[in-house]
Amino acid sequence: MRDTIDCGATQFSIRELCDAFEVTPRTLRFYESQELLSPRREGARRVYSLRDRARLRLILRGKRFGFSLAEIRELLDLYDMGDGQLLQLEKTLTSAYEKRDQLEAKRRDLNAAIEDFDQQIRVIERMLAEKKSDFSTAV
Amino acid sequence: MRDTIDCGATQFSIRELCDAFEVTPRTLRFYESQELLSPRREGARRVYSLRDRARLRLILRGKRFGFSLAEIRELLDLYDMGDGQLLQLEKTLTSAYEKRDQLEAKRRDLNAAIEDFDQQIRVIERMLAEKKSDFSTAV
DNA sequence: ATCAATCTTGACGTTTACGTCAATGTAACT
DNA sequence: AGTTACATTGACGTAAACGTCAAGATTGAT
Repeated sequence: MRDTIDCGATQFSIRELCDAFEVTPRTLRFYESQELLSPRREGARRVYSLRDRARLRLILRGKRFGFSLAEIRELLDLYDMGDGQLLQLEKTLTSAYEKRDQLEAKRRDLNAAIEDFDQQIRVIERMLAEKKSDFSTAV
Repeated sequence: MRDTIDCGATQFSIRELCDAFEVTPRTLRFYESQELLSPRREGARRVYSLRDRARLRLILRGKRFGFSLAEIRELLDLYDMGDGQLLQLEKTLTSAYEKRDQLEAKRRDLNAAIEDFDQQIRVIERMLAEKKSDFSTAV
C-alpha cells in the first residue's frame, strides 16, 4: 500500500527505482529482457511508471517465496489480463485459482515449518532451564 | 509426522530415500558434499538413518520457501545443537529466535500476497459477471 | 564548450544447485 | 565364474539470475 500509492512521484528513473527497492540497474534491465517489466523510453532512457513499480514489488515478493522468474511472470500475467474476451477471462480465472492453490499450499507448508521450529525452540528452552537448575543445585 | 515416524524402516539406501522424496542420487551426494547430510558408510555405500531422513525433509522444505542451502544449513544446525554448554545453548537460542523472526516475516509476506491475489481474483470474477450480463442483455 | 555523471547496449564472467557422463567397484543372481 | 544391476568418485556441463566490465551516447553543471 505504501509502495503502491504513497511514493510521491508517478514516473521513475532506473536509479530511483533501484534505490527504492535495493536492486541494481542490471537487475531491472534483466527483468525487462525477460519481459517482466516494460518501461517506456524517453530517447534511450527508461522511464518506469507506477504500474512498473507495482510489478517490481510483486516480482521481488515472488522471489522471496522462492518462485522462479518464469513463475512470477505467470502471476503477473494474471494481474494484467483483466481485458480480453469472455473465454479468455475464464481461462485466466482458472489459472488464477491454480496459482492461489499454490500459494495456499505454501502457506500450509510454512505454518507447519514454524510450528516445528517453535517446538524445537521450546526443547532448547527447556534444556537451558534444566542446565540452569543443575547449576544452581550444584552450588 | 508421517515422513518422520511412519516410514517402516529405520535405515535407507540412497535409492530408497531418493524414491521417497523424488530427488536424484546426485542431489543427495551434493547435499552431503555441502555437509547438510552425513550418512554412515557400509563399505563404500551410503546408509541413511532416520535422522538423515528427517534432515532431508527439512532441507527440501527450506528449498520450497526459497532458502539457499547455506541458510538451510544454519537452520539444521539449530536443530542439532541441543547439546553444548550453557553459553552455547544461549547463543543457539538467540539464533533460533532470529530464524523464527525470519519465518514469521515470510508468513506475513505470504499472507499479504494471498490477500492481494484474492482481491485480484475477485476483480476478474466481477468482470466476468459483467461480461456475462452484457451478453445476456445483448441477446 | 567541455567535463563529469549517468545512461545505454553488448558481451563475457560468476554463483548456486544440481545434471550428465565415464571409469570403476561390488553385490547378487544364475 | 560371468553377467546384470546399482553404487561410488571424479570431472565437466548447464540453467537461472544476475555481476562486471567495455565502449559509446546524453545530459546537466560550470
